[in-house]
Amino acid sequence: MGKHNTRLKDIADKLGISIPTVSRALNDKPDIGIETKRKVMELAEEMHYQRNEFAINFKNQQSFIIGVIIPQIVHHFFSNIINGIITEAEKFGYSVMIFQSNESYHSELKGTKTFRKSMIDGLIISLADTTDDYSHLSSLQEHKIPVVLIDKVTDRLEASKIVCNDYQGAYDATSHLIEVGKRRIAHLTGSLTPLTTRERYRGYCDALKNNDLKLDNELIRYCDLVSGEEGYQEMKTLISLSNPPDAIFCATDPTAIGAINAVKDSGLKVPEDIAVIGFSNWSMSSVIDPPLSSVIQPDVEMGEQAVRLIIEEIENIRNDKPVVFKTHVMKTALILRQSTLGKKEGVNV
Amino acid sequence: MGKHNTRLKDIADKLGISIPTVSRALNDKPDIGIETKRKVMELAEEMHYQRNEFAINFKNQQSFIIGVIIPQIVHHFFSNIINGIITEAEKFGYSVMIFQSNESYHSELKGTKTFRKSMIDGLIISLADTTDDYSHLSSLQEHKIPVVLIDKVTDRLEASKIVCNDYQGAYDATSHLIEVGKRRIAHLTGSLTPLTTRERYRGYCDALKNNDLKLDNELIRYCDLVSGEEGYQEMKTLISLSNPPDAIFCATDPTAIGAINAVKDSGLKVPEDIAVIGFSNWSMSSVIDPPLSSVIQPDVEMGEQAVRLIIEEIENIRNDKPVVFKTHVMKTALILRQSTLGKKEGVNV
DNA sequence: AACATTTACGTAATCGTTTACGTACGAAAA
DNA sequence: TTTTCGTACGTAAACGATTACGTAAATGTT
Repeated sequence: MGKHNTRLKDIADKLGISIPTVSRALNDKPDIGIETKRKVMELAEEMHYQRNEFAINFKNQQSFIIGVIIPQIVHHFFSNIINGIITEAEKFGYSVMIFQSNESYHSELKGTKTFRKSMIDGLIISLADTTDDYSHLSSLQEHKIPVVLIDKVTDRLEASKIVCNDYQGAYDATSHLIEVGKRRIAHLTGSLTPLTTRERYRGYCDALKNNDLKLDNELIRYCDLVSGEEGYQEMKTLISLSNPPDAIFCATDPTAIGAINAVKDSGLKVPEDIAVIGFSNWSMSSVIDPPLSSVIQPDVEMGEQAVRLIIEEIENIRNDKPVVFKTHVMKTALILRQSTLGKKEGVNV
Repeated sequence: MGKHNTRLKDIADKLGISIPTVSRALNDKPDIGIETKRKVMELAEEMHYQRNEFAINFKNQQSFIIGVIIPQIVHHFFSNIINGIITEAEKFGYSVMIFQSNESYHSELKGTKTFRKSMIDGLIISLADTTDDYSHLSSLQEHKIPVVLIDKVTDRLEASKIVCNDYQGAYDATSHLIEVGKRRIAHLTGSLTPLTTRERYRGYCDALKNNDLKLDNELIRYCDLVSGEEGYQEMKTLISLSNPPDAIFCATDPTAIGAINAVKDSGLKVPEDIAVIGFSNWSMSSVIDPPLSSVIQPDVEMGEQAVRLIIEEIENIRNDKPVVFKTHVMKTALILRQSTLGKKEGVNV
């Protein structure tokens, strides 16, 4: 094992030619004799030559790295997004660097700094709930590092965005509950700071309105949307009302599962007494009893699309072309199971 | 917005001093006048100077990037490992790059190539099930890029390793079934190529032996360990035996959930007729009916430990210190729920 | 006053590769 | 034969920062 990795110089010296000739031979550039190319290639192989990408990245000022900041990698939705990002990025020769914000603005800020050190070519970010200053992102943009927002976006930053149609998904979910005959439909929502939550809330309201159902504030409960515990508690509260709901649309699956357990524990039946539908189609939702109807988000596709957008921007910037910000709104779909349909009739729509 | 990012040269020119002086001032080196330092710092701030890490990485031939290859990011276990890796790496100023092998050796190979382009300082890898050639990893080691194996390891590569005690976990799970009074205990296993699967199988066998129970090959079923479907089918087969089991230890949670559904669909009760225990404590396992007993793996801690090991190796190599390979075996724990304990007695042990 | 030391900087080399430009040589064109 | 051109290479500069070494001026020492 040599003291150092093989360099162009080592090959050049051994063949008695110059370094640029070796470089051009290896990169199959014209202006190099066919015989020289052969000799260089062979010796390079023999000496296990590997391009020093540090030098190349340095010269090109390009890393082929895409940074990704998401709140929590362990969430089904986000790990699927990352799955899409990694898969698509690889097709274009980009690597993906991951950072978790844990829903903390402070941590998010730290992530952008770390990424700057790693000289990422672009950033795909799903904002932390607590973030309401975007200067760390616009600063990246000023340094010609494009930023693409995904899922948790803001309209206070000019950038390309990938969202799914939370409004329509919520509207469809609520409409479905109405279609199966429910009339007193509750909603479990969360902090209305994130746009996604607001959109789901809006979809719920509009579905009621368009079906001539009155909005009853008593039926709208707030929680952190994170744990089943909260869903359980809030559902218990709803059940104890003098005029309890006959269905509930929960803004996340975990809370919906909590709600189902609350209904069952109260001696009531899902969906006969209270139908339940969630959002995001967590993997656990298909295995609980009864299986939970939910709204599918095209997570993998969102990740893929984000990569395409950011690479487009990276290359436009590099070629001094104008950058146009685009917003992709991706379709959701209902996945209907027994928690709204009843016995064994689950069908995807 | 200037044509290029501010360089040391820009600062030096503006102050009429040399580039190295600026460099030393910014890095707070001695030999620089206090007044000069102040002026440099101020101007750097004013001109929004940012160190060009491409140049620095190039000079130091170091990226502060740890590459991670895992089979599937969407698996609960692996996304938790990554969680631990990212969190711990950040403490040491390292970034983390992720690649998925999708359990394919070919893809794994591609990942190591991509990572080499990105000049990772070290690699943490959980081997694909199909991998049985390790030259892509030893090649990295020869190029002084340390490799740490995690969870899916091999004894055919000399490297540091992080595993959890699959044998003991399986032994404990099986022993628990015996303790709650079961005697005819089935096992659902998978391909015995991965060491983890083999260890779980061995733990199962030894627990039976040490409790004077006979191993019955009829009760040992093989499947891919991936989907609930397989668990369901195999359980159905077991139930149809002339002498069916009264408990089953499944090598993964998804198959255990399939098994539970098979038991319930056969009109039998869990755990009264057939108790079920899984492995890995998937998030869905706590929400199914009845909640599934399982074996907890210290996923996050495994990731953290892997990072500590690899950074130690990276720094030893950099300082020409001898590298010592270590293997950490981490403890598993039983989490007991109603699928083995019965009504609402679930307790962590 | 002569010398030694310290302070505060500058010069030059370096990391490995790429690329603009220059040039020697042989072949083809005049 | 002279000119022109293409081929196949070499030279030098560049990317941005760091660092070993050199040195002038200021200060201290005897």
